[in-house]
Amino acid sequence: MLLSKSCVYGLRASLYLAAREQGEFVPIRKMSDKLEISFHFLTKILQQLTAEGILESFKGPNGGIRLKRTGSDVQLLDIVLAIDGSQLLTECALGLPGCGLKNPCPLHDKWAETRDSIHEMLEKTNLTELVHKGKAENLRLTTEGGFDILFDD
Amino acid sequence: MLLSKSCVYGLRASLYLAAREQGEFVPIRKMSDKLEISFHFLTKILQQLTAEGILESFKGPNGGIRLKRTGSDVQLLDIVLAIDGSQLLTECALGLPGCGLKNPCPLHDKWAETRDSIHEMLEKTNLTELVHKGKAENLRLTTEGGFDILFDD
DNA sequence: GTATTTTAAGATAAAAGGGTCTCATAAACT
DNA sequence: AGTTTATGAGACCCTTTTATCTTAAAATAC
Repeated sequence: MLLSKSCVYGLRASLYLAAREQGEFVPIRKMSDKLEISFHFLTKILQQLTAEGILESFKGPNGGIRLKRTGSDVQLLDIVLAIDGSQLLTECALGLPGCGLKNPCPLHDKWAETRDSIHEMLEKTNLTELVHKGKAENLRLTTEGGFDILFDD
Repeated sequence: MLLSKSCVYGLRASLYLAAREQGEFVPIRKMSDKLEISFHFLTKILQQLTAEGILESFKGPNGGIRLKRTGSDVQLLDIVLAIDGSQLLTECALGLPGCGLKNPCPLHDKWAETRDSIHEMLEKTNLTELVHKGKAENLRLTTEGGFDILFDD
């Protein structure tokens, strides 16, 4: 799998938040229900994103989670790096430690090229962009149902 | 991780075989020593590749494993598909089942493009090509040491 | 035919990732 | 102040992957 499950859940949750109003704090329980993710597991993932300054939380009644920056200011790469780290974008395709320009494996050059295209895609795509697309075409963010079902409270 | 460890080991082993003389059967024990892979684990992986018709084995004294086809006739994709399956090249970046043209997620289009570039790289690269490069530049196939150390018996 | 060298196949064990549960802490409302 | 609603942090279990160990089977050489 390219991205870990934690990372995928983090992306889905971030997209969900970006699709809601900016200032609104959304309870994790609500998010876990809507996105069909285990509450406690999602909590852990959101904690990571909060620690990285991508999200912010508010305790107490009417508390919850929201984006710290605007959705257009959060690239997919930010979330991937926060959860999975840079491994995917730096590691050797043959799993050799320290494979780089100075000590490469036979596949290094070709793989570096491919890897860069992944990097570029993640770096140039922001949350708002995907939310717009999702809303316009009613694309799904969960196993079944469209984008709209996320919002009928 | 992009490729499973089994798959990475399978690739390294296949490159090793492609670098040796075509007709020669190489004992698994020798390969596991040279490539620093657990003997029994490597055995299992090679069995998969043998079952897929990429390698062939010969039992008894002077037996071992060799490529069934020529190295230039084996693409990296063949090995990846044999061990990891098509998952990497078909799955949704957001982990949604059945994400495709008819029921996509917001990231589908962008990811499909990136995924295709991985597919293309694996499909257009063959073993002999990498062996040539490895020999010419003495690139490593193991944690330390160059290409040449694989061949002093 | 028997010993030897090899692959083949299965059970088993260790490690990592994914997921759940419980308790503690913080903040807001009454 | 106390209750409620929420996050935060930890221990814990389950499943998959990775790795090891043991035994069986095949084929060659003698």
